[in-house]
Amino acid sequence: MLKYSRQRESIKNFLMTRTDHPTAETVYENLRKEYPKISLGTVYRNLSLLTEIGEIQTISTGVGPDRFDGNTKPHYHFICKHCGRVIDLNMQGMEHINLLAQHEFAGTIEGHTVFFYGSCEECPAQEK
Amino acid sequence: MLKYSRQRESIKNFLMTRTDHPTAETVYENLRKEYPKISLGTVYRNLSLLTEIGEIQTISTGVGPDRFDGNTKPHYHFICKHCGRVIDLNMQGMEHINLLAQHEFAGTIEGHTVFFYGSCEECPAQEK
DNA sequence: TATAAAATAGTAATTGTTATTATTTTGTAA
DNA sequence: TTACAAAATAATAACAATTACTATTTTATA
Repeated sequence: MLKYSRQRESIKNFLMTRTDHPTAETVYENLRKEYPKISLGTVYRNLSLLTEIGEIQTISTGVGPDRFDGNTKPHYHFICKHCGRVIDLNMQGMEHINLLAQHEFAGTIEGHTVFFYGSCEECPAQEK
Repeated sequence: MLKYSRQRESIKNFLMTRTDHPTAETVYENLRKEYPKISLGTVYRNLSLLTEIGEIQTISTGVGPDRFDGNTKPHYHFICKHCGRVIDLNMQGMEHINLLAQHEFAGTIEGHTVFFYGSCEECPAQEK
């Protein structure tokens, strides 16, 4: 049975004020302003819990630490190869790609994760 | 300047015999049969190096350790939610989704990574 | 207002990976 | 061939991100 916690509520609220997909460490740094004694374990535990109950999204980019997103509406992300920024993309859904994948596959496709890569507006394109 | 190493060649060859996308640990276990004194560091270093020079592919699924793929032809992967297996998908390319992403985006989309999720043939679908 | 379940802070442990270092191997050229 | 510098190695330590443990505190119910 889930019980209320002020820390959890604050973590959720903090994520909803941000669109830059902070790491657990960044959440921790910021929560410390309000809860100087909060522990990193509490942050991680609540980030997992909030993800489980669908109130936030965990973004595992595969490079560096996980990022967290207070926006639970389905949307896709862009990762800048240069600065590492994770940016929301304003684009249509791509449910149709599940059918492409299903076509010659014996198991059951239930969903997908997609990351787009390249250079963000602030970073010079071209140079690797 | 890149110099030959038997260990590196064996790592490459091992990966080419497999279609199940082994982890670094699995590569290590298997290479030890031929090189009982090989170190895990050597395995990691060569997996990175082989990836850099495009002779293998690194697959960061975001869950558990990285996987490695001796097949460098572009293709997509399916990850079973139940058993964690990583399976090659036989499906057409999806370069077109880069254009969808580019449409309202100010930076430059250069590529994408996609993972499909669900239940593989061996695992019962339905139950989470 | 007592109590059990859940959450917490603090800390230790774990996992996956990268860095360091002394030694060995490889490629080139005398 | 032998000499030699660059690269690779094994062994090990260090590191980053995350999870586990535990005694204490907070929350919800009775």
